[in-house]
Amino acid sequence: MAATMQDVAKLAGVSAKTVSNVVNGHPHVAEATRARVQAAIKKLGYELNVTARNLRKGRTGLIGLALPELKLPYFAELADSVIVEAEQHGLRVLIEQTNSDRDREIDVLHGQRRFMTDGLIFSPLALGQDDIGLFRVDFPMVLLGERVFGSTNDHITMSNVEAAKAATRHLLRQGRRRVAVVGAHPGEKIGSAALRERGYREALAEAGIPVDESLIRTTVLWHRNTGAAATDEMIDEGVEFDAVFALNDTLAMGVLRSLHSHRISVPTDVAVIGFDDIDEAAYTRPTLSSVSPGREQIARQAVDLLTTRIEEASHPMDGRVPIRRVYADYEVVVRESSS
Amino acid sequence: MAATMQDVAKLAGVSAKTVSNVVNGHPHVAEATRARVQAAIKKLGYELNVTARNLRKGRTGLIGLALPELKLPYFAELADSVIVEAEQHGLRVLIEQTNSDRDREIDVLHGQRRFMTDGLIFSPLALGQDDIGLFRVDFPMVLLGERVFGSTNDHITMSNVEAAKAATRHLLRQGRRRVAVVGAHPGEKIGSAALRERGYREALAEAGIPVDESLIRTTVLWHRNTGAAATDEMIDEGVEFDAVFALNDTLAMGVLRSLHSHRISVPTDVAVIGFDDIDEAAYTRPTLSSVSPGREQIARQAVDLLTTRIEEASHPMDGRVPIRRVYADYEVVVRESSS
DNA sequence: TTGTAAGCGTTATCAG
DNA sequence: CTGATAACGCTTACAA
Repeated sequence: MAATMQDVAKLAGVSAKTVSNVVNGHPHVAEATRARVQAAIKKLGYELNVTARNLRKGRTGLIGLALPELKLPYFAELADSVIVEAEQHGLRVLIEQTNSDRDREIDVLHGQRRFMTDGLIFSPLALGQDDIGLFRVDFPMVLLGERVFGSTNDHITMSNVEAAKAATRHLLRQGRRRVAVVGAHPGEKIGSAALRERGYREALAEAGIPVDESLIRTTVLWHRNTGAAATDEMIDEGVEFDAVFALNDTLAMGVLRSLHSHRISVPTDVAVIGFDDIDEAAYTRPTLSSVSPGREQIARQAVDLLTTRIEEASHPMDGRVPIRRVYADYEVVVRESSS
Repeated sequence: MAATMQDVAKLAGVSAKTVSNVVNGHPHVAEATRARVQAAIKKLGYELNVTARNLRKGRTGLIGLALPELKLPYFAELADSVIVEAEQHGLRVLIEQTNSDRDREIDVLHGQRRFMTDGLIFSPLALGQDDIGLFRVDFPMVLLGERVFGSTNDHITMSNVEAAKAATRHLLRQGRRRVAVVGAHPGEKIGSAALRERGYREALAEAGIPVDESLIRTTVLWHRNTGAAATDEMIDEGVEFDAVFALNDTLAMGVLRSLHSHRISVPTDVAVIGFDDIDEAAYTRPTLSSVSPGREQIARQAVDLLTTRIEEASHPMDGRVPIRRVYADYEVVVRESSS
């Protein structure tokens, strides 16, 4: 059996509390005592039992990160950023994959899974505005994205409308007039797809260009193959277009693929811009223009907000910090596909 | 304060043990008692404290997955597979990013971090054969990859030499004779780079083609930009080649990018094959041939082996299962870049 | 089938 | 600066 604090205490001739003080680097320990304890720790190969500490402290030092799918590049990069950021705060990250499944998202909020974590950063995809009641939870949580509004949680969103508008404006400035959208979710009121589409429509309105609904293509999932399929379909239908705004980069990869297989030149015949600015965007052929949503900033803010709530939860007497809503910065990154 | 089992027990007029039995779905509970307890649980909004259970049971239901960098597609996909597989076993996955940093890898093995997990799946990148002593740990661990041999751990490796040989043979069968390698780690004896390079050399020997060392290009990191840089350099030096074997797909993305920017046609002028068969490989332009290492199989085996060891650790009397070494299957996936 | 008592290993409290 | 004692909330013997 592994050595406990008691064992160390006995060997060093001190109490368990003193061992605890040494292990935790408390200031008020006499140098001689400290040395004696250290020696005993080494001799016994003692290692702190974190689980016991967790029980006693009522904290685990773990935060949950619930996202649709880790192998989608945007989420992999987001997870990376969150892990790095959490580390700055002495926290570790437990990733939950929801696969955009409604029941799994509900489980994340109300299942047993959350009990090993001090708080949750949640990027919902299946749950939406109609489920707003489900987001009332009594543990620290920060929401990411634009599936719900008016929830009683801290919330970080991209400036989707503005960013999409900027992307569309960029295409229009290149002289494009028939700009297709790939990845729309018709009927959705809020959510990334709806907001980005709105930005597109606003940019067109601003330029006095009427919206041609046949240019707005739906894909339920934002994957490479759905992006390719939607583009194939548009071409097969004989729809004319000179630019594509893909609602995310993964879709855009599929769009590029489809255009190439139809021998349509990018950007000569068709300009393409994506959204997310994943690492891969700089390595496609042609390299992909995209809207960078400030991923590190989102990760930093999310962890910051969450730690504030976690702190707050352990000092219940102090007044509550009001619900905060953060809009992350964005930037249009122009590469070969649109210039 | 949240309700405890005691509170529930009191309200239901039973003992804590009975509540525990109900919560854990034990068979021997009278239906009436169960109903009463359920009602009390609901009324109090009781939720099990997992930390307390962990302490008592000596297990957390968490396994660690230590890998270099989550945003590298191969590792994101591997993590995805491991999470899915672990779920089958009722386990959750705590991901550690080592950033291929030696100290961080040592910390994974010997730091405090591991204390919240029942076992570890570790894909080392900085530590190697010289550090084999460091891999002697007293907790359940499964190693992934080919950085160390002869360690006293269960170990899952790709059949790197054979797979690389198959990839090279494929290029040679296309009539290529000057096959470059991108991503070599000279001086390394084992490890993916060395083994894949060895497979390359064996395939050349088999075909009676002498090795031209100027075709073997080093990159310390296997990133897109290093792959592009190595290719740029090779071209700038005037080295002639008609095929590239990139030691992984991420490097291959960079290779494709570099070739394109030099107006070298793939596969007409130069054929390219990568390694890992990441999702992206089917969406590059041209689509990328690659060696598929059987990621799901690796994940499944890793979790299987680890759970066996974890079980074993809680029944210390039984004889130990001997160290196991698993070679995952591979498959050469031919796409546009080499046909 | 259910209850009792003990303890998992740590830290908080409050003396000394 | 250090020690004794009592929790944290649960499960596991063992007893009833």
